[in-house]
Formats: sequence, C-alpha cells, structure tokens
Amino acid sequence: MDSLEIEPSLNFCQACAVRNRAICADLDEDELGLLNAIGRRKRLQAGEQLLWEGDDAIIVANVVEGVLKLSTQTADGREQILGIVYPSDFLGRPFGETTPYGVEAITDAQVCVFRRTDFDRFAREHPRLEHKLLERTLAELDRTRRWMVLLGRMNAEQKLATYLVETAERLIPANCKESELGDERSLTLPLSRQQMADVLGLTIETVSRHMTKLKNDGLIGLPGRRELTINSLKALAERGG
Amino acid sequence: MDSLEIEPSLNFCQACAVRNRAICADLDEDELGLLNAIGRRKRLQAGEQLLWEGDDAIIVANVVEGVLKLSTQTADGREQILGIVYPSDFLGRPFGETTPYGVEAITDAQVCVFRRTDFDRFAREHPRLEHKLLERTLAELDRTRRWMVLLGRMNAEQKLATYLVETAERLIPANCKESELGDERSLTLPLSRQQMADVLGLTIETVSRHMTKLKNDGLIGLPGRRELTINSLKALAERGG
DNA sequence: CGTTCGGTTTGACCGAAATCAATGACGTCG
DNA sequence: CGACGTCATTGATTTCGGTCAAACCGAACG
Repeated sequence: MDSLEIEPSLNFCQACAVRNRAICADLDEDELGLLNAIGRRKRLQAGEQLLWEGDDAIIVANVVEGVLKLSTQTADGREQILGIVYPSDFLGRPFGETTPYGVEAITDAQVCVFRRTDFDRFAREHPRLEHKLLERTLAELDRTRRWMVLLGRMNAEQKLATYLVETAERLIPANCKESELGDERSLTLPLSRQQMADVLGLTIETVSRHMTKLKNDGLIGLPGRRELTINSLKALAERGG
Repeated sequence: MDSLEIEPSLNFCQACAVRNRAICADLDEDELGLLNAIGRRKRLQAGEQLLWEGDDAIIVANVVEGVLKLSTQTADGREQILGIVYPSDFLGRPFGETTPYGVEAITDAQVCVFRRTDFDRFAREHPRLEHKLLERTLAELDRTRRWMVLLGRMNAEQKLATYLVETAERLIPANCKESELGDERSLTLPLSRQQMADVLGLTIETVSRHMTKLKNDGLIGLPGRRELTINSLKALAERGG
C-alpha cells in the first residue's frame, strides 16, 4: 500500500453501504474508480445544511446514510418540504444552473458529494450511469406526483395516516429484517412534529391534534414523542383514503 | 382508419412542429429515421383518453399539438390533475411497468406515440436521446415540486393568480410572437373551471368566486367563460405570493 | 433537586374553503 | 324559436384547519 491517500478511496465505493442500490450500481470496477476519483464522502450532523435554495448548483450527492429533507421557503417565510431522502437516494440538480431547493440533514448523515460539473461530464460519458439516474428521476417524479394528491385532495387525518404508513414502509425493512408479527409495527419517527407539518402542508397544532385522535381511536400508540407503534398497518392505511 | 393515422414516414420528423424542442432535438438524420420508424402520429379529439391510470405501460408519446392533462382519481372519486402537458412535452412512463396516471386530451391534439418497449430499446441505444429525456424529466420534477408549494401552502387566491400567470406564460409565446404592449395579455383558457379546480386542489365554486374577485379587483377581465385578459401580469403575479 | 428551555399538547376562537342549493348563461339540436 | 343540458355563478351554511394563547413534559444543566 504505497499511497494511503489513493488506495483507500479506490476501495471506498466497493465497501459503500449503498453500492448496490444507488445510481452507481451498474458501473464496473474501472468506472467506479473514475467516479470515486471525483467524489468524496462528507459527514453531516443533524440540522446541518448541505445546499441552499437558489445557490449556484455546484454540487450533487448520493445519500449513504441518514435522512435529509429537501425544502423551500414560501414568500411569507413558511416552509414546504418537497421531499425526504433516504440512503441510496440522489440529490441536487445535475445539468442545471441553480439548486431548486435547500437540503438539510434531519439525522446525522453521510453523503457522497460531487462537483456538479465533474458529475455532469462523467454522466455524459457513461450512459449506464445516466440511465440509472434517469430511472431514479422518473421514479422520484412518480412519487412526487403521488404526493400532490396528498397535498391537494386529502384532509389532515388522511395526510397523517398516509405519511405514517409510508414512513413505516420506508423505515421498517431497514431497521428490522424479519417481517413483524401480523400487522403491527413500531418505529422511531425521523421527523419532529413541525417537520411533519411542513411535509404535509399543515400546522404543528393540527398534526398534534390528529396524532392524538389516531391514538384515541386505537390505531396507533405514542410511547414517546418520537416513538410510534402502529397497531394495524392495514387499518391505518384505510384512514389514508 | 389506421392508415389515415399513420402518415408517410421519413420526412415526417423533419417537418414536425416540435422537431427542435422535443427530446428528438439532438438526434441526427439517421437516428431520426430510426425513431420515426417506431413511432406514429395519432390525432386526439378534445376529451379523448390516451392512457388509463394503472394500465400496463404500453405506450409513451411526445405532444406535437394541443394540451393534455395527466390525472389520477382519489379513493372518493374526485380527481387530482398531476400535470398539464403542452407541445414538445413528453408523456408516459418509460422503463416502467404501469402507467402512473391517466392522460386525456383537453383540446384537440396530436401526439407522436411509441410502443414503450420499442422506445425503451431505442433510448438505451441512443444516449443522446436518453440524455434529453433525463433533462426533461429533471425539469419536470422541478416544476412538479414547485407545484407542491402551491398545493401545500397557498390560499385559493394565490393558487388562482399563480395558475393564471403560468398559463399566460406558457400560452402567449406560442399564440402571439411579438411581445404585447407592456404588461397586458389576453388568451383563451385551455381548462374549464372544474379542471382548474382539479389542478389547484380546490372546488369549482371556490375557483369561480375568486375569478370574480380578481375581476372585481381590476386585475383581470373575463369577456367570456374561456376568455381571459390580464391587465397587469406583474400585479397578478404579486397576488400569487 | 429545582430551573429552564424547546418541543408538544390542548383549548378557545375565527376564518377560508367546502358543501348544499338555487339560479343564471350559453350552446345545441329538434 | 324554444327546450334542454352543460357549465358557471351566486348565496347560505357548515366544517375543518389555522391562529392565538396557555399549559405541559422531558431532557439538559447548574
């Protein structure tokens, strides 16, 4: 091992937690080495901002670990969260001039960042990567459009029920591999009440009230502020319309 | 019948109204010929459905002329429009199993349709096309996310003002090339009141009431049901928050 | 052990938009 | 032309979620 600087980075992608799920999944070893050369790991603490809305789009990134939010400010200063990203998700705006949303770590996180211009060039030269990125973007567009239905047509209870079900589905497989007995789930919510409100287009009070209501109706349990148990995923999903 | 819909091929793309704006823009003549071979023109009447939500994703298409809506039904039977597409826009779900939304022509329209499997293969073999598609999808995702702010955080008046401004901006350059005197615009609305409600996550009554209010406030004129004049685009945009 | 502080819950009240209902305008077709 | 059907407007009322305000709770700290 003649160079501690280069060698470790070469193995880096191969050891990456999201190696097989992120956009790099289809690359061969050579390509991975090239990609690795232009990227670097970055650790973020909960609350730390990675990108600011409206800034020049200088970087893009892959999420390796943790949860981050994409959000934008309204003219009157409120926030609308545009998306929550999880490990293996891609973020930032390739082929674009400006970053269309702010990115902030919600939990401690690790991301693999690239200078946008480097990434753009690499993508154009490697159609397999670009294809992966396209598939991911199409899937993200589908998800975003489904979220429009939530924002446009659901009432507060439906929004909340839908959010809790989706969160459970995105979080449980990672935390606990074996399928739980029956329909029950228990998890730690990644978002505060205020953040949930910002995702759902509600206020914190409305979120709180309906959480209590769902609890009183016996659909969920709230052993702690961030703790959630779902008594019946199916019943909860039904509340989501 | 079918022979009337399939028009003679080779020169077709070159004469296409959206040749330089759609995803085919970067293709050379040979590629265009190949693409042309797998696509065909289809005319749609206003109200005609091109794709049904949940169906197998058999076709994708480019909009050549007219306006179409992408929409989905909520569990209780109401509709949420997910997007409005205009000439040169792409629609359908490449690389996907099922169509995630219904597509219906709002005006008479012409589209250039491809069997999805043909299109997918062609795209994978022609990175320039795939790149165009990626750029378009990224732009569409940005637009969709901005719409989330409208749905999640704006009141009825802001939604309506924002929608009218955006419609004017997307429609005017096409209809009338020279820039209008100052700030005034006049156009024919592509959507009915009900459709506007479905785009904005409102009811028809609320749309109607706020249209009247904007008129009474002197921001717009309504010479007919589908006719709109904007007295000051700037003032109207300010109402949009 | 009490204090403090941020996040959360709960309550009282209000207002914007939905709902229910009636009327009005317009195009079309006999 | 007149009758009908569709779409749009207007009005009355209700309801859901927002706003303002107060109480609450748990963690961190002196």
